[in-house]
Amino acid sequence: MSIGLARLREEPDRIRQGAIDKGEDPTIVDQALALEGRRRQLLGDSDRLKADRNAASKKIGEAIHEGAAPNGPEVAALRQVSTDAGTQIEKIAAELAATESALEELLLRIPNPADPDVPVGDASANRVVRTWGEILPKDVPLAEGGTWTRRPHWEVAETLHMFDLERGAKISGSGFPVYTGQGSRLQRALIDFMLDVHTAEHGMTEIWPPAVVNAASARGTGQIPDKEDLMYVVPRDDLYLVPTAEVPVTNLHRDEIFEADQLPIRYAAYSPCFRREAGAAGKDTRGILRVHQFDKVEMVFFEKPEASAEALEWLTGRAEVILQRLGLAYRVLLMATKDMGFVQAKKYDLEVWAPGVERWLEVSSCSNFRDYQARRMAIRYRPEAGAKPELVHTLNGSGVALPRTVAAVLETYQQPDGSLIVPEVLQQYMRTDRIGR
RNA sequence: GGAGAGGUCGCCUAGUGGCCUAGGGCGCCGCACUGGAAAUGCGGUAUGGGGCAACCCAUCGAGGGUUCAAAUCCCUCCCUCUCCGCCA
Repeated sequence: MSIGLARLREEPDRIRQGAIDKGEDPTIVDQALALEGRRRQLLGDSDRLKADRNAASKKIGEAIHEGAAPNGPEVAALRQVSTDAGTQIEKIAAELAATESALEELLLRIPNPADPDVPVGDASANRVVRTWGEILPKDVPLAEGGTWTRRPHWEVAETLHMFDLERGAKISGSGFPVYTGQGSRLQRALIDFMLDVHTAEHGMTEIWPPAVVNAASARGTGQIPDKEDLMYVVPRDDLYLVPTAEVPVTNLHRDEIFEADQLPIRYAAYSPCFRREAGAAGKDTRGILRVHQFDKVEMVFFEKPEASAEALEWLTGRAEVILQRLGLAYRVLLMATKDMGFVQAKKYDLEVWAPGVERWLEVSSCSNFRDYQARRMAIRYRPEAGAKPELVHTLNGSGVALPRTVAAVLETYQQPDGSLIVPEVLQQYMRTDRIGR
């Protein structure tokens, strides 16, 4: 994932400012420009020498064809020219390779500049753009006197036998929840419900991707080398457990060129997600707010550049539809430059309200990468028939992640009598309107 | 896992060291012919990089090697197909 060389040359100021806004080192931009100049110089020298060598070799062929002795003086002289050029090419090639890898290294450290409408600053500059639904209180005064206190999701789940964290730890490790009974069914119901809405109502194409990807795919979406610590790796087979369906689904079209009329391409994909959560030890250890394996429906879009800004708004709205239908209160945050990530141009986070733990829980992150991700994967399209290919814009967003949604459902729909009302849209999938009692 | 066959331009295919600067067919685009179309003819039809440009460089699954010169020869790997074994 990196900034394009053409753009680097054309608008270095914008890229420099983008780096500053994201809290990255802007001097890298100038170092990269210098190396790029050197690269082009070396490439020119090298290409000229290669042209000489090719011409000499060709002449040898022609001379022999016309009857010259293959070991005669004429051929020997030409052979010398070719050999000499080859020697010089190798010398340049060494410096060129070093220059290119140094340049590549620098480019990887230049962030994707944020869109102009993104607030500049750290997390404190994040903007709540809208809030939906009723923010339920933890403590509810009862008509008959006294107070009912909403319990955290792990207590609700324990009473209703919906998941079993202890046994999950026994068979796999902590952070690998076992869903049981109606808890298991709720997983299926949520996945089914979300995919049904995204395909039947939102027109997306459903994808059921592999749960492991090869190194090329992990590299394509930038999981390696940057985030290798976050992934489960299968070294024997050089495979990686997917941390999100974004990885396999975006890579579907790696090294492909679309015709303009094929875009946009919009996918909805269910996959299990595996995350080592290295460095997160001690955070959210109770319940299922932070786990190593979870399930998620992800939306992945390939768009024409001019359509991507609007597509992000629509994408975010499609994730909101899921939360609205589930009747969960949520808010939408527009992430500020230093809090949005290195590769995103604009990002919204969706957070649901969990009244039992009295917290906003992130269940979706919707991003426009513009051409930054497409560049590394060489995903392009032809604006018009016969035109030169241009990079597409890629976007993705959760629609939505299950565990925290489950937590919010349990905490929102729990009843004073200990039972759980099933959200209306899930009743047909759950085949019941109530769990417990 | 074992044995064999194969991976060339959007698709099919030719090509076993040097006019391959990769040929032909199909498809597609343009032009001509036509009242319009079909058929036919002519031309064009990959990607990346460099150059004001003419043009040059790289890429024949990937990576190495041999050679003045590699689609072609050698090595390693990947993938596809067929058969056998195993298997939900």
